[in-house]
Amino acid sequence: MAVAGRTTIRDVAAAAGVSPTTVSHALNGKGRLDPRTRARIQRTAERLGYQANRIARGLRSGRYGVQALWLPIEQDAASSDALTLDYYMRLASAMTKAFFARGDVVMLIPPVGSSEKLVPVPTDGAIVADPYDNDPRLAVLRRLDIPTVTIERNPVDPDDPWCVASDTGHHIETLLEHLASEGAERIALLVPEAMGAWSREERQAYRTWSSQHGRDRLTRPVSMRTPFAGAQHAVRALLLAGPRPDAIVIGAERFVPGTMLAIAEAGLEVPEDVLVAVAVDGNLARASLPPLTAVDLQPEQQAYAAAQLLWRRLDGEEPPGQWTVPGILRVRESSSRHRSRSSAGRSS
Amino acid sequence: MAVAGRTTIRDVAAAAGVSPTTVSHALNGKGRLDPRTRARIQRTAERLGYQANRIARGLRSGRYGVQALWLPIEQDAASSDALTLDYYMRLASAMTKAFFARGDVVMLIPPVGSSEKLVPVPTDGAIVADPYDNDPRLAVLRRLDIPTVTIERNPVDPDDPWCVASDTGHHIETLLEHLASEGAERIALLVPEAMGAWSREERQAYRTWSSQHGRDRLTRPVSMRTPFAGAQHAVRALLLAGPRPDAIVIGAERFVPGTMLAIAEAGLEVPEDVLVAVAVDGNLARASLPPLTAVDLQPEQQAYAAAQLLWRRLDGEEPPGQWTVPGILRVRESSSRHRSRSSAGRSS
DNA sequence: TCTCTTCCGTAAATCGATTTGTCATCTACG
DNA sequence: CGTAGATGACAAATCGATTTACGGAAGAGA
Repeated sequence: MAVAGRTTIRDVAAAAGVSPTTVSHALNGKGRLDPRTRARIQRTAERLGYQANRIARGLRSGRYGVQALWLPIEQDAASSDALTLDYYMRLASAMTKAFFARGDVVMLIPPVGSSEKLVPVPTDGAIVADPYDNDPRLAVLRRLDIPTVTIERNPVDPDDPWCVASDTGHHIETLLEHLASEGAERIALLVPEAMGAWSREERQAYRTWSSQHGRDRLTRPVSMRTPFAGAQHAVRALLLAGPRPDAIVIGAERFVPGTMLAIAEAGLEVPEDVLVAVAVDGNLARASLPPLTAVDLQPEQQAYAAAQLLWRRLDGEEPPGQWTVPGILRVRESSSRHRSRSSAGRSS
Repeated sequence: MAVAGRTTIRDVAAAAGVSPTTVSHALNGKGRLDPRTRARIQRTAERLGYQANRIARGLRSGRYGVQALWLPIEQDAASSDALTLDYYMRLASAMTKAFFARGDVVMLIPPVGSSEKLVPVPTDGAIVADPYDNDPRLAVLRRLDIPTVTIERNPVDPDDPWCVASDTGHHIETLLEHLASEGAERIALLVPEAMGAWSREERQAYRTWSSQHGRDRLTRPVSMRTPFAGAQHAVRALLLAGPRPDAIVIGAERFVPGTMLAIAEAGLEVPEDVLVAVAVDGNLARASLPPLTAVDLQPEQQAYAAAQLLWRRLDGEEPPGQWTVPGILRVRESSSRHRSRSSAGRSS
């Protein structure tokens, strides 16, 4: 059938002149075997291109070599920009690669809505990206008793050790410091209205930094449901009313287009009139004109860390504690007073 | 264990007072059963929340309910822009949803390089997106005897009926007609150097249309390996040398940023000095300033079509012939001579 | 009444691997 | 020489479902 790897354990056993049991033991390093027999069987298996059928293995051992990845993409995201997130694409891709390094494959789980009657997926564990308050994904996984690791903290249980976290607060500080060092006086923050731990930490860090440096606070919450128009209106209002900000920190990738449009509509230039920086790097930030300074969350590192944690959890080991992946500040033209168009390149 | 759905067929059998065989037959509509018994068993199964364990089912029946999705993402795509393709993200997401509608889950297959020793994936079938000449993905799948459906034609076998195609030639014509109707006289084409059927059809259509309308041909091939710099240089050369084009058709999503930068560097405005349109819609096109006219390939439709085709193939049915998903022209500011900044919105 | 169908339902084999329990064979030592 | 203990390999049970092949009961016809 469509089963990959036609040769079965029986074929190998026959070829090596031993029993299937012995082959299994030899290849899995279990029982007691003469080292020479073991080596011989391994060579035979190699030669025949034998690979254990995951299905059969999973049936007996309860371990399938399949991990689920559940992105926070919403139910009716078919339309346009709701799901077009560069960051998640990189994450999914990196996750696939990280797990494959040890032979595991990654399954994408569809949106929450349809998962009510979640088909019993043959899954060892799951990665949940950006959990939000009372996230139904976590509820489902808990009910099914599937070991889980989150990317970013679970707002309901921020100290859960099975978590790959970013130091979001530190990222915001870094951006603020950078903009301040470039001469920004009034820095505004566009932050998701969402319920994630992430936007909460952004606000918190912004507030703390602002009071410490005696700056005005210009926080503008924007709905994640209308990222484009929401950001556009928020920025327009910011730029028209009162003393206008001379720098904007964009808290979510999806707010980039709306922000840039509002700035252009106001007849302002980046970075001459307004400095701009983004808390999440992605192609929207890189492809803007000019390219936007941003914090690279390093999804590849996060994926690697998540895979390590999940494997550890599956092995029943103790949690090593939350794993923090440091973001990297990518300085680009949008935050530099002295714009040089020729070096228009992309940093690293 | 991590197996979802704890109740087994035995539990249902016990609760309904019948044998496991009867339960299996009742739920799968096999064998001969008293309709009342069948109904009773179905109710019992429902009440207990019984779901067949895919693993066990797959072992016997050779059908796992797992489909593979193999994107044309390259091996060391960890770095920046190689894989940041909105289109593929939408495709993956839509695919996940389309398959889940009938209970199948989607697995992402990692890059080709690492798949040499492809772990025998428990997969019924596979979807290969944008196959190129002598695509190793197709080779692997053929060797493993896994039924496959491609999205876009296989250049090596363009008439393969197990294929969801776009009418790329028609899309290019549509774009050219549209630009011409907006007054464009000299239209250039930026086309991937790649080996896919896709770029070939783009060139072909452009060539045909140009001769039919007595236009100069300004085809510029750009390497997919350096989409940014490649597009930037190509467009710069176009704009500086000779009579410059007054419109550009961008053949691949990844060329958008480089193109826009080159235009800006030349001190030109879109759409006042140059009209721009893209052959593949995505967030790069939508988020540009101004938003770019583009052809929406409708990945959701493609995913649906691919799922239908694959299921049919798995059932051993005859191919219904290639399935063409029509693209939709999304007209935006970049191709309209009369720019109206206030209606800066996004079409549909 | 006896046989021949038909109808329902079940027991048992099967898928491919892992795990448990058993059984020779060999070694060591009193 | 006999026995406890270690060693190396295997037979059989198992995982949870599907599929095949069979058997008992009821109904039909002679």
